Amino acid sequence: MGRGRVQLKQIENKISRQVTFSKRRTGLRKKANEISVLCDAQVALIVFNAKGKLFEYSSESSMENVLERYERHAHIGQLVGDGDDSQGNWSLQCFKLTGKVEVLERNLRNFVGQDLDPLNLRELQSLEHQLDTAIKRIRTRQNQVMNESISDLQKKVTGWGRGFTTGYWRVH
Amino acid sequence: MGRGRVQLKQIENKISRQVTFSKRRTGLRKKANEISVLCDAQVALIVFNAKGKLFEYSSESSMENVLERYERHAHIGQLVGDGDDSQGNWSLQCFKLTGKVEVLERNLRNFVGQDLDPLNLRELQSLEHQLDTAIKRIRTRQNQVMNESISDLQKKVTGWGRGFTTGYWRVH
DNA sequence: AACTATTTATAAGA
DNA sequence: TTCTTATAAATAGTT
Repeated sequence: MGRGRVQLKQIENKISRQVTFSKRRTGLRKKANEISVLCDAQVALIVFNAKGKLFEYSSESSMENVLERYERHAHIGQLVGDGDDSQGNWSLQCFKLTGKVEVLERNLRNFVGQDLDPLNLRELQSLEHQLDTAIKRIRTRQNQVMNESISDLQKKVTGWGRGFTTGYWRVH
Repeated sequence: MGRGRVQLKQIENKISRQVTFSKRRTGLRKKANEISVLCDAQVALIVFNAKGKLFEYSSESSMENVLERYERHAHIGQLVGDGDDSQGNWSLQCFKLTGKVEVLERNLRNFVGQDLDPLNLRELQSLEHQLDTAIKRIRTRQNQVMNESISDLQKKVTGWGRGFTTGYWRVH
């Protein structure tokens, strides 16, 4: 649909790929919306771009509802092949683990304030809140550790020494 | 796209509605596949017709993976292990990956202020410093996002607001 | 399920 | 990024 046919394979040029992604994402979302309205269908559409940015569409009843319905509806017989030592199972494990590592690494980056672009405002606020809580816990623990080491020092010293507590004591 | 325009509202005639559903479902699926291949995107598409029959499409990596990725997207806490047992004969790679996951999960727990006991004072202070920096970045990003959404709203008011009152489209 | 007249989507260019 | 336009593709109505 345009000035030239297009092969069904990854677009080489990065820029065109991004442009095409943006255009087609709009088109796809439009068509998803159309079928849901015209034909009284319930639709959920999830798209991750190559960088992991999420785009989603769902017909009125919300993404959560559609996904719940999907979970309920779909999977009854999915656990094929239990041969633990088989090649297939091994690579599946690896695949899962790799995905898990990917997710963990992304989360970790978020926790040090990197790669925040894909997060929406709600997610950013949630993250901030978690970090706030974490910092409070860490400071509490710091105080504990310092108390303990002070106690230890005091035991080693005869009498209740002067000066050990100054400059080393934070309370938040 | 056809011999006559079509209003964006439910098709009255039941037969035409079914026919249109069938045709458009094929088209939607095709386009979902195209964007995933052309633009290296990961796509999940779920469609229920009016009678509750399910149709689904997902790009290579399986529906389960896309949905998992979706669920975990930015949901930071809950990293309950999936199936990490059966220590039998995993390959070296799996072994390494498991180790990596363990380390990442421990780090992540520290970043939310849990399992701090093994850390010494220096490590706690370093952690605190990282979190402080992270929070600053996150707040900066929050401001950016809010500014952007204000700009977007202004654009919509100046001529973008028609046509898609049903369903919604969130960008993360 | 095929056929086409049309509309719609979009690739390339600006 | 956004718009314009030539063309490919999707599909509404028909057979």
